[in-house]
Amino acid sequence: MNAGAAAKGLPRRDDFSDWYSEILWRAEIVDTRYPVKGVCVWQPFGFKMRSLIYSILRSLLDDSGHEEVLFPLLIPRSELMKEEEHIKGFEGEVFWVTRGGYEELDVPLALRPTSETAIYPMLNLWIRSHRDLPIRIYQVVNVFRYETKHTRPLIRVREITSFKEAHTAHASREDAEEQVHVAVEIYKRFFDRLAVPYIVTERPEWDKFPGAERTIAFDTLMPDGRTMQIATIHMLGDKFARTFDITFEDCDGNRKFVQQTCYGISERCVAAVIAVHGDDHGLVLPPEVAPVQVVIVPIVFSRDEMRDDVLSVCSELRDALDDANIRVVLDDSDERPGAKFYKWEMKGVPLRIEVGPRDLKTGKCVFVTRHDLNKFHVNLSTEEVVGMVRKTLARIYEEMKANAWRRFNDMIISLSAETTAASSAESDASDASSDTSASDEDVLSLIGAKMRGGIVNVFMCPKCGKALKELTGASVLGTPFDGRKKGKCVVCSQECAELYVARTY
RNA sequence: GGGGCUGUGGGGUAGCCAGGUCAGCCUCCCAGCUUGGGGUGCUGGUGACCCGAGUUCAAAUCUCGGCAGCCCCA
Repeated sequence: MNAGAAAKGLPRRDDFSDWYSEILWRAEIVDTRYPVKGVCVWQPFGFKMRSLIYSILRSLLDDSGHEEVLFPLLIPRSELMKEEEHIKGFEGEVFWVTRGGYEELDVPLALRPTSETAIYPMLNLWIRSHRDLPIRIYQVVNVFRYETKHTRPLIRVREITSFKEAHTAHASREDAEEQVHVAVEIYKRFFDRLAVPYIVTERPEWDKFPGAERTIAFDTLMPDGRTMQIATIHMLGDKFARTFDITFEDCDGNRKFVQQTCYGISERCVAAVIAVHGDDHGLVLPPEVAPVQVVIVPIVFSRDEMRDDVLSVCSELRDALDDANIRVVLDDSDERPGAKFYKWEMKGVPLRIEVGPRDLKTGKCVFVTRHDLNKFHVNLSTEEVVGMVRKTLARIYEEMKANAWRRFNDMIISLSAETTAASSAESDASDASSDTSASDEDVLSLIGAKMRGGIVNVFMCPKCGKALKELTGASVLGTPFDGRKKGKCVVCSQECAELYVARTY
């Protein structure tokens, strides 16, 4: 056993499924033992992490003209059912409250699966004139979805506990479209702060939010090569406005429907931080969202004459860091140092400071950075330590971000027409030239095989994309949101945009 | 959507096929001693057969149902 050894009993990160469940438990993020399917309990450490992550999101929204609100959990059936396309997308997964006490309710109440139908009837009342626009509101709430597939903590759940949903209304289509771009920029900044890499794509026609004109989504990559959708942004146009009769009087005195957008992020962003950065020792957290940023571990011998000196130096450091608004813990519990190292590594504490008798003699202390487990010495003065902690935390963030993006980009596989043609011809040389439909299938299978390693990026038209989905079980993420590259479909040679495809969560 | 597997102290498990002993082990937790620069060691202690029904003299073990969890395929 040495510093290179993984945490005892923690499955390797390669077994992502086991690693993920185990780490949620061991790092005290959530307790999944609550006896209802698809829900779980946030523990103090996990809740703190969640709060830090969502306070970034809140500040980004607050600073860009959004205001926080809170709408009710219950939605009357009559409102929920108003927008036909919307309800078609959701009705299979709505939880219903049908009884109050001993009595059947006249109007069943839905637990919101999302809040359009709760919020928009109120926008109808709030919006009268163009002076009331734009409206940009958001809330962070729990929403309920009756998932029938297997659930997974923070990733696919029946109670989404941390749904941040923003809703905007605008006087013109251009303003709403501009808001879509603003939302994309806000989300980019958010995931950059979490050091979580992403691609931004426009979802295909068949995978849009029910009722939306366009859906743009962020996806990140899990260690096993599957993608996870971590944010969505929808252009609603005036579809909901027509349903809920949300109109305003413009400066010419004409009544017009508002143009709307909505965009959301759930606790999957917490799962992303855990999955993207974690390693065989446990969590690795970006300093900004780490509930504990620095842990000080005193190396004390019960009968050592320097014991009290060590402890008082540690306390001074703790107080100095605390005064500098750094989240610090002095672990003076009665455990051996090694046990403390493993414990705090599991919890992803970005920086550990060790101080022992040896260090007091040399006038230095030991810094150990969690993301790479490197050690170095720092002069043992409070000013130097505080300064070096700041610098080190900033460096940890930059390195984590760079590493995460490098791993992410390594898992994006670009396929050109030449590669696919060559490989499929090779795999089936005998009849590749004569039978075109067989060779098309070969190309699709090849892409399916490549997807095992991550996201495949290829020129493919929507129609062939759908065929790929049906043949291989692949998901078509979509076309790059800000890309304008055109090429020829690798299957049917029709002119088309790039497509991202992958296996998904 | 379809198929398979599992449920034993707080966590991980043995026992189940072939019904019958005080339900064994590791870990955590509690007490005491010991130890202390990468999971100290010893002694003692608390704590469990998912829920319900059935079969049986007898059920952790067999059957059915419920609830919960996991895996595979689409």
